Amino acid sequence: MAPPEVATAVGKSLTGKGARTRARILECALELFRERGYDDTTMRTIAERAGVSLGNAYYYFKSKEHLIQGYYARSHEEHLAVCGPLLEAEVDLEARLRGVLRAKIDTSAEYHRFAGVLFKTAADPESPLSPFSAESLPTRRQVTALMGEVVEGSDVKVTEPLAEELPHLLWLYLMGIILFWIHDRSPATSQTYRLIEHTSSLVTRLIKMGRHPLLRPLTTSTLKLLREFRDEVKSPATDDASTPP
Amino acid sequence: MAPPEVATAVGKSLTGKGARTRARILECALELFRERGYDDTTMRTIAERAGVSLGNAYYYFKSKEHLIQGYYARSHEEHLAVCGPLLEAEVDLEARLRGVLRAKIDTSAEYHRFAGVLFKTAADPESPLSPFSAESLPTRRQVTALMGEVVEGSDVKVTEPLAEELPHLLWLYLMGIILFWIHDRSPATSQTYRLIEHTSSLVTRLIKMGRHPLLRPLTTSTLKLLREFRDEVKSPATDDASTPP
DNA sequence: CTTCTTTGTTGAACGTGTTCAATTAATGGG
DNA sequence: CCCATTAATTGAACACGTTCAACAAAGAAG
Repeated sequence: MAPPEVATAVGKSLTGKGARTRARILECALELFRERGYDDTTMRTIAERAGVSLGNAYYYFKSKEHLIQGYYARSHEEHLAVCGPLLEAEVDLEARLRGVLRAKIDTSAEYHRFAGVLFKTAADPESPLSPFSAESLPTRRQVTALMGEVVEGSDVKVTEPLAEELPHLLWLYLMGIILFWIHDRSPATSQTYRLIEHTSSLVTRLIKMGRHPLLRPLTTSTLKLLREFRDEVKSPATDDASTPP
Repeated sequence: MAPPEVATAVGKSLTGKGARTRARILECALELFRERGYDDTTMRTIAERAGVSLGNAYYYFKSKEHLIQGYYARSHEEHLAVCGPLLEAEVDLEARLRGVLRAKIDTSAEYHRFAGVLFKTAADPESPLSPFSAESLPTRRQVTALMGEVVEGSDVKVTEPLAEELPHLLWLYLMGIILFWIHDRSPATSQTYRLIEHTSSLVTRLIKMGRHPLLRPLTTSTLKLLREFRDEVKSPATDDASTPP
């Protein structure tokens, strides 16, 4: 099988020159996004800075929105890289959870400025950038796995019915934090960090209480609900993934 | 004080002719949105069907997105109208909650097709259409009040620390349901109705358990958190509300 | 009625995302 | 080396959202 090369707008794989051009375009785009935000960055400007023609930018990126996917991929990798050592050094569940959440915000800080537009496009269920879309399933899986590691590598033992769903719940929790972060206008998004502080404690306590007999019926219903609905929101079409000529 | 007339794009009030033109434009816009969706509806088409010039449409609506606010207002009124009789006839908390949620989905059904774009623009924190924005505060307050009525008019007595925050929590719950609905691709969004069925039961049980001594510390922390953060996400600027010449 | 101000309306123009037929490099087989 | 096929690249064109200077209609003031 071929090495996992980046895909072009037309669905072909790239090696050598093409890949370099593509990377250059993405680089300039993200640079400009940071400098002046998403809306004030023109495809023409991106092309110009990258030293290519306008049409050429569209050869590598199907649309302006698709440039955002480049950001996602990068941010995600960075997050994983930071979390690795963190999860090796810590066993306390709350600390692990807090660390992973903080890391996500830390690595995204530079892009907080255009996070709004980012989320805006991500919110559209038709968009391949939606966190629920089929196209972002691989990334979602990785993050869910990361959350699983957060729990499993900790000193808290989680029994089976919860254990299966918990990673998905924590993924959802992370999404909520990001949603808050996007709307956070406090200096250096300090409110988000405070929110992480408080909620991670709360969530940890909830997890530890999960086994309590009094909560049993509630926990059971909730888990049943999750299992049932988790995969119902599967993306509908994404029919334009490959464009047969 | 003047009667609460609709506002134009330039912030003036309207009476008579202007109001009629504005209403006609909105009418045609929503009609077209239903017919062919948001993206495939052109401002030029809207203007044409409404029998006005392109520029004139922009005299009454600052942007294409602002037409969506017209939809919001209408949908919201409809929801309130349906909920009124419903809340008078029912005292069971779960039934009341379920009814209000169902009503929201029912009244929105016609627009499910372009709900994605709708949510997309709403998700942008800079947008005045964001449910968290200052511009939608009045509507949010009304829905929160509605949720308060759901609880207060029921046969379940909720004591004070929870009572204050519960309406806001239920508002958030409604937002979650809407988010699911937007992504729901099942026929007639039946999955959303099932989700309402299940979660309303779950939420009701949670409310009833709120007072239990075992959960006390958790409830307290959660409520403290909510009080602290609820109004932190206050919209930042909305500086372009009035355009001083 | 005339004049001034406010309100309503127009059509042309601009900028931007996107598409596409055409053109030039790169690659590989004979 | 030449040719054919694919990969890259171009620039012009299109459609749409949005802006704006200008104009018309409607009231208000004298």
